[in-house]
Amino acid sequence: MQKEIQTRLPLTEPMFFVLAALADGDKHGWGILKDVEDLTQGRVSLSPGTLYGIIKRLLEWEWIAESEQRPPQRWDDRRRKYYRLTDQGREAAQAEARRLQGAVDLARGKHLLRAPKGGPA
Amino acid sequence: MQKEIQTRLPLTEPMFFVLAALADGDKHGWGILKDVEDLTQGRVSLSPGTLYGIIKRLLEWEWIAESEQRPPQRWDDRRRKYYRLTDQGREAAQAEARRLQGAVDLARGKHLLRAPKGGPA
DNA sequence: TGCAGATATATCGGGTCTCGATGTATTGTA
DNA sequence: TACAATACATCGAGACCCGATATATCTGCA
Repeated sequence: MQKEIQTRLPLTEPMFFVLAALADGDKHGWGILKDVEDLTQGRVSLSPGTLYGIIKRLLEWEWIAESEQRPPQRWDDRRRKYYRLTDQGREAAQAEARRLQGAVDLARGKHLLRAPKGGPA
Repeated sequence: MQKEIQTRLPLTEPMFFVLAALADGDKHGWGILKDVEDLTQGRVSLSPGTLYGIIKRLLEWEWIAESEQRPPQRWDDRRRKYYRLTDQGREAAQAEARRLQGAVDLARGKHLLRAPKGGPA
């Protein structure tokens, strides 16, 4: 199920946010959902169908993998499944981020967006 | 067919590029296609099915309108249909650009992207 | 003039993805 | 023990991209 990352781009918004949520640490499905909501101040709210569909696909693509690490029993919940970003997955997220940056630059060139805080070079 | 812009976001990549292509002047369908290719150094190449599907939808949403202005007869081609961005359409493109900017900022926070040229404030 | 290839618009069907609805099991709490 | 929240999972409807295909018009060239 491995394929060139480029052939999977552009990613959909939910897909990108799931990868971004996993970029700073392993999380379980429901935790990803909450993280994306927090990250976007509630603007992006994944429905369960979207979330678990994405997880399934990301596992097939080997962009994420099930994590064997679990929190101490006291705080664990056996229903949970934890996931971690693979190297492939991180590369994909970075590639998508660069693509998004390109689109933003283009928007600036077309005066659809104000100049960045730093000001013109 | 009018709806809140927010309910149409996020836009797909082809849709966004079509709006961006029209942001600096009226163009006809085929011209939009070529412009998007140039704009993206050939990375994004719309298929006809995508292009005309998008134009149809954008007309329904009133984000673009058929332009009555045509080039002088000498350079005209009666097959062509010219389009212009409506105020609604420009607002939508700007809103999408801001959304993209937000995703880029998020990616930076997760260290998926290097800091901008201007450097940290 | 006649022909070939490029330009230009349009539609169709297959495949992918989001999303809400629905279902089920487990955990925490009153 | 009830009840709500948490957590995972699947299904079908609808939206959209894309390649294939069709048709018409324009341009360059022999």
